[in-house]
Amino acid sequence: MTANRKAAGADRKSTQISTGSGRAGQATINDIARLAGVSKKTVSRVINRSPLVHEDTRDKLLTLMHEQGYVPDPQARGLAFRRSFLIGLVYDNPNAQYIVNIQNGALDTLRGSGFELVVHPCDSKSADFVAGVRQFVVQLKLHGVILLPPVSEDAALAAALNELDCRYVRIASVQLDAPEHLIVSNDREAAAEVADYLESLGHRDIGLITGPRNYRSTLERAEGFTQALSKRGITMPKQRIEEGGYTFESGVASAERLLAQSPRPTALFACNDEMAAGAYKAAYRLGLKIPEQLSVVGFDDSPLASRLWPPLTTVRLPIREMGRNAAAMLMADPTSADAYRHSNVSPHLVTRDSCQPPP
Amino acid sequence: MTANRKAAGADRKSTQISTGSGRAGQATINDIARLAGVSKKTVSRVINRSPLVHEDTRDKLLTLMHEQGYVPDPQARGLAFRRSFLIGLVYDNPNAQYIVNIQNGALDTLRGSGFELVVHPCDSKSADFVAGVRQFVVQLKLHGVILLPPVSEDAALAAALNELDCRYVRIASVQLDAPEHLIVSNDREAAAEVADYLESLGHRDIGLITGPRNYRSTLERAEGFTQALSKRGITMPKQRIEEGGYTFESGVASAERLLAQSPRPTALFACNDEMAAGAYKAAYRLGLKIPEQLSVVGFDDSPLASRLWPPLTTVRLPIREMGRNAAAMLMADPTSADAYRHSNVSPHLVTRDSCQPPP
DNA sequence: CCAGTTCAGGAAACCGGTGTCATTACATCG
DNA sequence: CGATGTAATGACACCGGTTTCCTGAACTGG
Repeated sequence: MTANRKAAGADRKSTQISTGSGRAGQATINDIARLAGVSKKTVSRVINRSPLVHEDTRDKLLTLMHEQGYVPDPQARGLAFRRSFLIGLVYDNPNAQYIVNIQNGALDTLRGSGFELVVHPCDSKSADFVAGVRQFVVQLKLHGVILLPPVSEDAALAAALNELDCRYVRIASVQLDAPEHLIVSNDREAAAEVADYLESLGHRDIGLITGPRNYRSTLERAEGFTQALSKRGITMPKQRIEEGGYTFESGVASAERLLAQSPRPTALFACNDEMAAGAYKAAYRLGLKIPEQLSVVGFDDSPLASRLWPPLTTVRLPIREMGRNAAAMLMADPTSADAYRHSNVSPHLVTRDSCQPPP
Repeated sequence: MTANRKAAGADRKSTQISTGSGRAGQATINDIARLAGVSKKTVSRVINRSPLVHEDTRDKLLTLMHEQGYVPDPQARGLAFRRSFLIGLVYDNPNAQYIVNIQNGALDTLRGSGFELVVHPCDSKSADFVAGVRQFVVQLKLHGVILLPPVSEDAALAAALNELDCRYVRIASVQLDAPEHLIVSNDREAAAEVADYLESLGHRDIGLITGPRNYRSTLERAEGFTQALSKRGITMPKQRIEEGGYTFESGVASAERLLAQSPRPTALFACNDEMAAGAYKAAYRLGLKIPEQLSVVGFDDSPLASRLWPPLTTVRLPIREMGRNAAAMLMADPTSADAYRHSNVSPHLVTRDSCQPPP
């Protein structure tokens, strides 16, 4: 079937292995070794940066490898190493922007390193979800995995990965693992910033729309917010807090319940932008003008935030940077301390036009 | 360094290879062969569904493999086959929703097949972009790649992939390759549907905001729209057409120019939802009410469409299905006719609240 | 001057699968 | 009945790297 393509002249040293024009004939370690007149082991040493190679030999080989466009085959290398050069990205997340930002960020770091990113969506509510990820890791002999919320918050999964001796980085809003396994965005602090901002505008009666309980971020955001308020002498009565689901529709429903109360809160803090957009809809329906009659703040700075009218004041998470850092942590020498130097990032408030002093 | 883990009793058949509890000791083809008392070649035949194995032998081996939780190592297999079990997803696209939908769709198909999806963002405007993708394909010995617009429309890239003998599927809005390489969404027809809809509401004077020239989709959408209108006796004057850039900001700018004209168009068709959102903003600024004073239609049915107020009438592309089909086409036997049975999908109009008869 | 070290490098086995070709046992045929 | 064919299987090399272990040569130091 496939054409005979045994490397032609074993006796006559040819200048170039492949025709260069494209066809499969990639040079192998054997070609390089033969061309250089050394054993393949020496080439292997150069590839793996072994110090036990004479400088001249190394230079000669590096030049030759470059000339021939030789790159070691990751599959062969992986087979011998009993691992692969793949990193998994495990997610179960409705937020496309988040996922793509993380993966682009991770690839910022990975580009040129010989490592690649394999994506693995999953359903963290299904019973065999841990088994599925485990299989993924074992089968592909992954170098490591990056976990996005909410799977990043799953203790059983982390335990399984530890047992498998698999490197992993959890992206989360709260400290729930050793720092070398963690990228934390300080959601609590950012939510406090929101509280301070609204209070400084003069709002004393604020409605809060939280996220679903299976996200740790929602607790961080909600607590950070209420605690900052109480520090400033404002307590949130129970009926001013609605549990949403991080979805647009839940935002509409929660906001409608909050805005139906009398007196009405003068401002709303939704724990993500989707729900803030829902609050916009509820306000429109009631004929309330934002920001004149109602101030709204979101969280995430999704593209949506600037598309809404009026543009939404929200909290920006440096997501792409988190992706970059996650990959960097997986690539770093785990014994070195700077493996987790970048594990902490800080979100900040982006002020747009959705807030004003209360009427 | 690593513990001695040579399979212990070669004479005494043990019931289980690994301790099962998790550690690396995955069974190999040799373990299976020894346990079954056959040669590894026979096991290999079973793995590859060779018909040259006795039914009894096959059953015995399949049972054993299942008992041992044995799954062939893709790296070893790939090495021997001179290829891999990876599929690349190449994109250069600002639309996160699109990317994630495609990748989730592709993985719907791939799940359980032993194939995995490797993502590869790139910059289609950079000079060495084709070289980059080429390297990606060659190095990973990809089974195939899925190309998203606008890279799917790059002729040089397709040529390179053909030369490399690499399977690929282009996701595009127009017929620009053999059907086994193509998923086409019939954007032209959908745009015509928009035109018919607006005309039927009574609009005779419509503004059009197109996308950037380096996307084929924009041509399809714009032409489909204007041609359908002219079929109904409406011609679009030049000044009613604005070239946007598929971005929110460009939508704002284009819509502002269109709405500054007098008489003002009674409706706007933006070639994607981002720009339609921009049109909303322009209308708000001018104090125009949607849909009472201005009707707006978008394209894509991005999450944004239903978050806007009023909810945006737009065109839904079955993106996840396209992802599923793309993967299916890469997996199908290329000689079989149904390799491209699913290559054609149809978008359809989603009517919401952003359109009304003109005032 | 010679044993002991260190430095460079090589031979062969190995990672876990596949290809090629040979072998065996039986059925079929002239 | 022997020649031939065919189904089922195995032996062995090979894919492109790595590991383990070994060999020489060039330095030490006594």
